[in-house]
Amino acid sequence: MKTLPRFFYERDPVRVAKDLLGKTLVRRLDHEILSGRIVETEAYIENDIASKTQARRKLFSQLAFVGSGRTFIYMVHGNWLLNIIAHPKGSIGGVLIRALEPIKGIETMLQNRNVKDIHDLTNGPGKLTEAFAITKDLNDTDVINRNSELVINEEKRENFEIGSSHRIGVKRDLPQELRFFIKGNKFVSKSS
DNA sequence: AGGAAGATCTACT
DNA sequence: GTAGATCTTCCTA
Repeated sequence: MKTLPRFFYERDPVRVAKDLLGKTLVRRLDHEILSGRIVETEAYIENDIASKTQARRKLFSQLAFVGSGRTFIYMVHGNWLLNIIAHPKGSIGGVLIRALEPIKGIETMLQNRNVKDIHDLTNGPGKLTEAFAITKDLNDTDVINRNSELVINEEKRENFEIGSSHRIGVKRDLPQELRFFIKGNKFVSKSS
């Protein structure tokens, strides 16, 4: 199992958001491995800075100073949101992981989430962080380093169609569609 | 002190 | 399916 190379993340966030679909997010716990297939992402790009509130703007501008291929985790409405920093050098941008398809450690995820339905485990940005026990502690984790507690593995090319839409919940979204998901996948977050 | 935030849960028409 | 309460952090006053 191989992690993606650094240069994979040093590209246009939109490209990275699309290319992350089908890859595997792996969480290493003390006695267990949790993993899931990425089925939904959103790109956040340099132009977002202009449309963000003061608070968001400040938070987001950090992306410029953090290296690509690292996590950027922040709290919204009581939920931790997992982003992967991704942008060409000198630019700003990141990819929000919005939904996963559970692969390994499902029992533990069910416990973490306190639900019974597998489809309710990781089909939302706040849900998957809870299932994977991801908190601020994992902020600035290098997902390229295979020793990290959180990594993203490359998978062999699959055949699936990529759907797109406007981003969810964004007050003043940009004109272009920046949300991407695997068409027909049951673990994509509900609203579309 | 107060409000707002790229969400989720619950309890209903 | 939809509305309303509630989640925790960080910002502005």
